[in-house]
Amino acid sequence: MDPILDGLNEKQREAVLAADGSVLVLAGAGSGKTRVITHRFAYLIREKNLKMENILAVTFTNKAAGEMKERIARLTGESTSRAWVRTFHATGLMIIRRNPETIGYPHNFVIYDADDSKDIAGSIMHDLKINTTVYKTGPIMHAIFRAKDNMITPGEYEKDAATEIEKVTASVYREYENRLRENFALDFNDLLLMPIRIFRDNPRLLEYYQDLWRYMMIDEFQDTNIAQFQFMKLVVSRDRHICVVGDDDQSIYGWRGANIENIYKFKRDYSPAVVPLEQNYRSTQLILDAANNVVNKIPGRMEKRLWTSRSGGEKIGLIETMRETDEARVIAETVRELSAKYKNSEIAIFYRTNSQSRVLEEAMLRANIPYRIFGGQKFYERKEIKDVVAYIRLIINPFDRQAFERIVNIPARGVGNVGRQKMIAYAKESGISYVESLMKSGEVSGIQRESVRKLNDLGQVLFELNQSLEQITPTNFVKILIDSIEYKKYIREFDETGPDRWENVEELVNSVKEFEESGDTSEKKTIVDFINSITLHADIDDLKEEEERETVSLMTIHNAKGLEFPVVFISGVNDGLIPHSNSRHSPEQMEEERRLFYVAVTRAKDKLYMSFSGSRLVYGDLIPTKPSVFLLDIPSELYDEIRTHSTYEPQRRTPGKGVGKFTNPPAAPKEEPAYTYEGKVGGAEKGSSVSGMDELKPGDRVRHPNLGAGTVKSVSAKLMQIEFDNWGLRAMGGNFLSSLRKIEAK
DNA sequence: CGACCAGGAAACGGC
DNA sequence: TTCCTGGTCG
Repeated sequence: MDPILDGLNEKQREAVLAADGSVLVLAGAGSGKTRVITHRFAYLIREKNLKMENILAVTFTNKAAGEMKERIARLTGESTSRAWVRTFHATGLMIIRRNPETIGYPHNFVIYDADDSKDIAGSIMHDLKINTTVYKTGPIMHAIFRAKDNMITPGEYEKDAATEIEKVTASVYREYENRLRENFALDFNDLLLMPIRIFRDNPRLLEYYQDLWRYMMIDEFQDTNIAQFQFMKLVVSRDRHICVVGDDDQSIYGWRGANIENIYKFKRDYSPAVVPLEQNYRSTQLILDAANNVVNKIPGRMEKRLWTSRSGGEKIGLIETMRETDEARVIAETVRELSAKYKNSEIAIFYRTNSQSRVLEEAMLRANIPYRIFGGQKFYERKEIKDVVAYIRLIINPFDRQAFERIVNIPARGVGNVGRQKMIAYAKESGISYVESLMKSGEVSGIQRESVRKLNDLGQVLFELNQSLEQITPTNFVKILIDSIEYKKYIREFDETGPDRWENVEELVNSVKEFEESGDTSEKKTIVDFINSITLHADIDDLKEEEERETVSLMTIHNAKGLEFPVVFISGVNDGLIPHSNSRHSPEQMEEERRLFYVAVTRAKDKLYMSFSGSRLVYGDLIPTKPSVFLLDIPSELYDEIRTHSTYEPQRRTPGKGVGKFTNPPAAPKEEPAYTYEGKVGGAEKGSSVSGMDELKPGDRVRHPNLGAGTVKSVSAKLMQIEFDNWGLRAMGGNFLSSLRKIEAK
């Protein structure tokens, strides 16, 4: 009896036994890759006589890391507290924290999240007098992040900048890097870039880590970026004991700088032993068939064919409605019906964009179904939380300009934009920290006497808290801070949301306490540790295996990566959402959309529902929409009876708001389907009418009054795909039939 | 300075 | 629909 090797299938065992050298595990969805990684980890410990810290295992989320550690502990019977099982970012942070002097940073550096970075960009653009109505901080930061993902320096970026926007971005990028350094701050990318620099500049340190990490494993390799590849390359350059696990079909983070090429490049450059895992332990065969049909349209992918011993399976439930509100309600009703068979926690509802969650949320509320939303407005992005966190940051690092700017007038101390800039200039000229500048605000011209008093007091408070950073427990630290700045009074009276906001602050204090008492309590934790932990925190990390409250999970498809649920609803399976309209003009992005849909489908274990709506509210306008083209790639026999719900009593609306109006009113249902098409191609309507889908087969020529002539490409029970001569491929539902005519072939 | 309002832009996904 | 910015006024 060998707990490490028994119970693995042949391929899984092969991956585990391939201990030395380079290994590429092509792990299809649900093929037990976590199992492979954890068992391989345990196997290496045992067979290679390694200690926990001798293997570096990189995961995609903190949640995955936690689960793996737990399973490794169970397998080996040893504590994993010293094991390096972490995300790339957390690994990088660890290296920097141990050696901050090598990059000229003090030990109390801070980490900025994407929001902070955007704030800095705004501040820089103000300083550089860049017109912020023409150039937006969002796209500029996006470009800078992509540059950093690809390890392009400001200098290189500037050199290649051709267009005006690129030149502007180059100047912001340069200043952005300066600003980070001035603030002793690092952004997410730096958590990878700095370790790379540290390793390159300090061969001894690299050697130290190569001695430490004799073996390396990387999960979700298809979603790594160039910097991460570089990091790996350095770490394994000596012994080349590297095992990467990935699935090119599940690469969905190209927009975040992930480079699907990495997995192909690894195969080329490292000549690894390739182990494909194709047996799926999650879904029914029917769900896999649907998934395979979606993804096998992508050219150049590594050919895989998922299979399972769970033959058959329930068909895919299709839900079609006229309105999003109906769609959400039918989903809620279906969830209710399912409660006889499934717990709420076994059910998930996915959507493409966060904005779709609101309607779903309202439907769940109305149906009295407990739910939990992941993502969206995140806890740590709330104003009240960011305020308190900014205070803590400024105390930790009194040179943090971003934090100072945020809190100097919260609560109001009579310092506006002008006074704020003066204080920053004063601090910079005198070479003192912002906390010191508070205490000397009397010397800054133009600050009101009353303000000076308040700022002096504030400086005193922050200074004293800084002195006691290491002494006070994190919980007491936060409590004292909130007390001394009278934040409760301020936030409760902020506006009508004040009381809720105060509750969030209390929640923050609770999570500090939880942090303090979690994990290894023998190690003394400080508030600095807490701040670092929340910066790398992902919403999905909070999803517990046994959520005490029995809640349905609502999340984006991106958030669903790596998860599984017995019942999955994919909502908003509409053209423009999935595939998203912003991807329409890029073949690469369209492929990523397809993979995203594939990821959604493969999350389901037993039962899958897909829903789409004939119209959607976009910025308050009711817009007619078509079903997603992806639906047509799934053979019709895999779909269950379609559930159409189009006539419902009008929703009660808040007075004065009115009911949404079609901006392009659809014609009467008889002539026009719920899905209307732009375009006006005339043409006589000759030919024979079509009354049922079964009258059409691929190759048939048809004519539509608006779209003209076209060729039928595929027909399923509910949907058909027609290639129009002038308008290209279109997907349409059954209610199109009445307007179609069968015509003679050309 | 800061409260308030109007007008315009916007939200694809997130460590 | 919601969010943000820029302008005005007390």
